[in-house]
Amino acid sequence: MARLRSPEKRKAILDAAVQEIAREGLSAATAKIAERAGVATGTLFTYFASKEQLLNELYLDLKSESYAVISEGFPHKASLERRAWHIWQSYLGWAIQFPEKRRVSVQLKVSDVLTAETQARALAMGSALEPTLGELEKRNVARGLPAGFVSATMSAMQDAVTEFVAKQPKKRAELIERTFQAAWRALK
Amino acid sequence: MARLRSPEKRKAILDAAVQEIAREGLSAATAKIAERAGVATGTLFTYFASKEQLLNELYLDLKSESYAVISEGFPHKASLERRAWHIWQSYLGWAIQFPEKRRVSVQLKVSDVLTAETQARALAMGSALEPTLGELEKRNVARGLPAGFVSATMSAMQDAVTEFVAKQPKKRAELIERTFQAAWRALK
Amino acid sequence: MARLRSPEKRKAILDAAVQEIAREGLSAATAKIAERAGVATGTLFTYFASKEQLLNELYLDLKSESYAVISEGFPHKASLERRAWHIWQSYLGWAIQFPEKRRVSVQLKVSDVLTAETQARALAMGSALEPTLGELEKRNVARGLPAGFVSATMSAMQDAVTEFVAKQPKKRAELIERTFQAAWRALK
Amino acid sequence: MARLRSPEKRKAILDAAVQEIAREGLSAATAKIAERAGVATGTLFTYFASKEQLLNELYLDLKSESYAVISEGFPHKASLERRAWHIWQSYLGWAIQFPEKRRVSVQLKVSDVLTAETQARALAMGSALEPTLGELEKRNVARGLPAGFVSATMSAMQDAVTEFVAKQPKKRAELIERTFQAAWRALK
DNA sequence: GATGAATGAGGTTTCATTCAT
DNA sequence: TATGAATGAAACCTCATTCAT
Repeated sequence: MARLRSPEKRKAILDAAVQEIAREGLSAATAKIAERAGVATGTLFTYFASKEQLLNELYLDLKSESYAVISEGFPHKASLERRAWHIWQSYLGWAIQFPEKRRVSVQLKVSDVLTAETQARALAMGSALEPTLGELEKRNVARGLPAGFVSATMSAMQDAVTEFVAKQPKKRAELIERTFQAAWRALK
Repeated sequence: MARLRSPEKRKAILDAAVQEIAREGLSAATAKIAERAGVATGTLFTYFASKEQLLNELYLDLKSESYAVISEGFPHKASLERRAWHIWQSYLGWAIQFPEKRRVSVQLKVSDVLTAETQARALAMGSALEPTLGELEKRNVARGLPAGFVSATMSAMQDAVTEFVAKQPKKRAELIERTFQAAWRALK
Repeated sequence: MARLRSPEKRKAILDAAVQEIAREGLSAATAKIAERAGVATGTLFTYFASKEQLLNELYLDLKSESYAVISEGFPHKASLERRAWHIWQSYLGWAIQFPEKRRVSVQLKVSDVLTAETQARALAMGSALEPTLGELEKRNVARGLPAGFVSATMSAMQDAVTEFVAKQPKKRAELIERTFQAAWRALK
Repeated sequence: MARLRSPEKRKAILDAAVQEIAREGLSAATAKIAERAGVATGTLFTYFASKEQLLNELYLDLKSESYAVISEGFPHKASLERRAWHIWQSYLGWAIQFPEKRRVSVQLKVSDVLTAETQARALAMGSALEPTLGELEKRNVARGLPAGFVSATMSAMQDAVTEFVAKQPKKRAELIERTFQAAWRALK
């Protein structure tokens, strides 16, 4: 597998995978993904050695994308609460804008196709947020909560929020704010 | 009279399904499930019309089991906090004792095999907890949080907790308690 | 398999087989036939040793029934044409009244489930018509047509007629008569 | 470019289907058909979306083939009797030369796998014979016989003839001729 | 005799992956 | 590199038949 000619094709395949998996679940057929991406079945395997690999790379891509959104305009010097709020609100913005992406991301996380390496790399991607999360963690560790619990809880609550915003899109802004307050009460 | 359909066999199939799905994901083969349950491939289909139905009934069974655990010894007349604590601690007890069951339950919930009816019935099962959750909801609705958000959040946080307890079983009791305090801060 | 208690049950199974095969083809499931007959799956096999046997007996029953209809009121002493006409008209009456029976009979004949013995016995049943058909055959054999061709042709033409009457039930009487005239021209 | 779907392989599958169905009936296994055709089980499904479709296309192919035989050297300008004779004799030639093909064709026709569209298309294929059959029909319609009865009768009689020629191959030529005379008497 | 759950071989179809073109 | 036909293991499910009750 030499350097790939066309990053566009790779992107097209990953995008198609999201759509197809959102529709059909993780058992979506590679042939259908390829078709939706506008490439031949065989071509998919020149970009990804196997379906498993495709799924792993897809997960990293989705994580990377959501982290990129959070990183954009991140107020590194603001107060802890302001920074936490930024994370909360920008992640939810992404999750609400691309419901299929979030849904597929969750499905992949819960499934058993993600290798240990993939999980480690996904974790590492969050390093930009580390100072913020680190500070929060520290306070909570002091309270007897385990390291990592903050992210896990935020993430879990965000999933819940996303579900609700999908049902009441008009209350979007309000929901994001009120739920942040709840999360903040829990973790600050 | 011929042999009667035995509840034991049904149970054996559901148990086998949990194990097999925990190991292989939702694409676990019906033949393997049957084998593990000690019945013939065809027998599985006299108890469940299709794999999809097996999965739906499995989900309801798991939900039913976890609700039964919560209901046991529920302190109907205690304070709201005491009641919330009972739910928190008894559910986590179940989730930690049967990690595969919880894992499979989550996988099913996130997947797309659950019919609308199954989801509705699962929801209805929680009615015993209603007074407690209802009280909590009311307070939170007043704050602009949507109805159902309490359960969703608790459930999401519990998933996070379970993950951590699995990694540090010795801190089990402490983790359950501290995380409850966090959840309580968020939702009371 | 001792003497069977209930000829009614046997009849019910055969009737159910006709309906089910008319609907589903020869691959109709024995379980469905039993269900439609109002007996248990196992019971079917106390009346017929195997599905193949059920099918063979069904064929003989259908033949027997249609021959019985023809034999009723057969004008043994009438002219050859009158006798041929009786056969033509009474058989078509049955075929039109019970389209499923005729259809299933045809399907069985064309299939490969009928044993040599069954075919021989079906042929033997027609013995009552022998004098009439024999006379017709004789004339035709003299013309270089093979023995048996008369029955085969009549039967083939009757199948065609039945099809057409089904589509134009109002012209029933006229069609039966005109087609007899055509058949008679061919074979007299 | 990848390999192109080869008409030879399609043909091989259809041929194999004829042999296998002649032997086993319509329940012949697709796997066996594929094996006999010298392709993998899966390959069959790249040429035919389902067994049902295979069966429908097979029927059309068989009809097409027999019509092609009839069309070859058709004496468009000869007398009605000469043209009818051509149809009679060339069809029977084909049916006798390929008994399995005829047998399978009949089984398909009687079965319930043929879609309405397939039946319509099969009918449309006979359009080349229309002038001839049309003339015959006209005469018979005048006599009160329904349109389409001529073809149906000829077809039904031909099936009977084929059966007899199979048993007495030596009398082939004579049987074909004598039976034509009988048919002609009936329909002219 | 009647019942219907149990059996497991066998059916059709899907699908990740390969490879000739 | 791109293509998509070819592959065949493996999936889900059916069903004739058996047999405990």
